[in-house]
Amino acid sequence: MEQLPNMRLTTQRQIILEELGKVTSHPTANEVYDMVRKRLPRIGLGTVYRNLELMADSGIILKLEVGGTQKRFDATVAPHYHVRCTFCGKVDDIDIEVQNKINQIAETASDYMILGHHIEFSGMCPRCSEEKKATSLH
Amino acid sequence: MEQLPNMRLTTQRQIILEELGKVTSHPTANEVYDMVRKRLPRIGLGTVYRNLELMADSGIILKLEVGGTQKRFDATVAPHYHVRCTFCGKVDDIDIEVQNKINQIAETASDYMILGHHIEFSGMCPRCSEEKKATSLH
DNA sequence: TTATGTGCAAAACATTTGCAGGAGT
DNA sequence: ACTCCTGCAAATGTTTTGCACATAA
Repeated sequence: MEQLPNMRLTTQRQIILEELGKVTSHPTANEVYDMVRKRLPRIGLGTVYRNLELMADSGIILKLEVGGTQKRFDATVAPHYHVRCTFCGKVDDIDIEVQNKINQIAETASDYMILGHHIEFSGMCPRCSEEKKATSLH
Repeated sequence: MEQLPNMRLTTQRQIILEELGKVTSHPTANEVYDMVRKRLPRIGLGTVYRNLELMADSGIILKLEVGGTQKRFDATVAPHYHVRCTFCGKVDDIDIEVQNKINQIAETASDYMILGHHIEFSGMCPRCSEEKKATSLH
């Protein structure tokens, strides 16, 4: 586990990272807590929050501050975009090529020093499309 | 005030909308509450939340679910993008031309029905840049 | 050995909701 | 009048934090 100076390798951290790596969903802190608790029943929710935050800061994982009420976490660090279903809240990856120039364009258009960007698409996931179709049939 | 059927024109709603229209910042519900309370001291925070939500639903205002812990509101409904300062949390508008095709590209790349997108840039605002410069001098 | 991390519980925030009384239409 | 809306306060949901004990290095 890549780590910051003075960051200890604890069982809790290993397992949080392992569990996050197992899924392709983008779990919330509470969902990670549930996953981890199956292997470490006595772990505290605070520990999960603290460590997800720490790992996100050190770049080991990604913290997604997407729409919705909760933050989500992603073991895939490489830049990529997300689609969120407006109806059920599910978040999926989406691989598209966006010109790297977009940060430059933004920097030219503002007085900020642009450090990055995040694009979030919103729409309806296949499952919700099905449900809607089913519902409107009666 | 453009409104949904059965949506009454109350003093509270008028003033919330007026106050939101006065500022170019992107206030949180609590900031709107503070602004409105100067004119309507007995208004409840719940009322502010309820009405901001309602207005956003009816398209009169925009609800920004940007990064950070709180939702923000914007009286400007026309599509535009935002920059958020990573250091102080300030949110500004940014006017750039992004190809409308981006939704089509995303739709092709996923199995979602794409309804919209949101681009949020992150960076350092001029004020924080100044402060950082000042701090690193000693 | 000792600084860092953990579990637990309480606190801090942000937002939503139930309800009795108030106000627009 | 008849809904819909409001203020208030309590409830809910998410995240953070204080502290005594545990543990990696």
